[in-house]
Amino acid sequence: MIGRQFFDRDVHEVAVELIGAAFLVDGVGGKIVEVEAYHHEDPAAHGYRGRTERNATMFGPPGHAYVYRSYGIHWCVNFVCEPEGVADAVLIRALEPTHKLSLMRRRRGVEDERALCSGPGRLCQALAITGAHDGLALDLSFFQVAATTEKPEVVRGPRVGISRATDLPWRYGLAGSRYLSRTLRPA
DNA sequence: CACAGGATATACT
DNA sequence: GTATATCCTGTGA
Repeated sequence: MIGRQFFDRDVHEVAVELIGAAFLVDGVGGKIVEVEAYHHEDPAAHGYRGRTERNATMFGPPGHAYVYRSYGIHWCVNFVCEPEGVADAVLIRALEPTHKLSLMRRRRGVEDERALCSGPGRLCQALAITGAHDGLALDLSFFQVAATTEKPEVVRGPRVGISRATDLPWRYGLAGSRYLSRTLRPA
């Protein structure tokens, strides 16, 4: 179990170390295989133009979950990082399912293991993450984030689904994983 | 395999 | 009104 101090660092450092870490909500989840870093000076980041009602959590203390609605349909979850007050966060994009697969299949309505958590909206549905979790601390017993002992090989490339700052290679993935939301080509 | 289109909350023009 | 840190389904190459 990693504590709050894990997130008291630069978003890119945290992003790399999250690859291979376990992420469970109420005992359901898996191994993190894909994330994206969002920095406050980055035009594609929600916090870039200042605080709003929706992104207020990003401006709060590190080690908390920022959950927002995407395209009016899906939920997406971020981990807020240091420094506090500037809105730096890591978007969790994909997991390799390891815990309670049957429950995730029921929630997602699909059988294919690779479709359970391969995408930010998908993994929130599989782990039952909603706006109710926005602002919650990641060291509560409800959320479980545990770092790996091994040192996984991390690939870095351009981010997905944005039109601004597309040249920044701030998407991080576990090399060779079958559970990425889409193939990750090194930038 | 590669698209196009729909669902629809929130923020910006 | 238009765009978006998405996903699913349908069509066609």
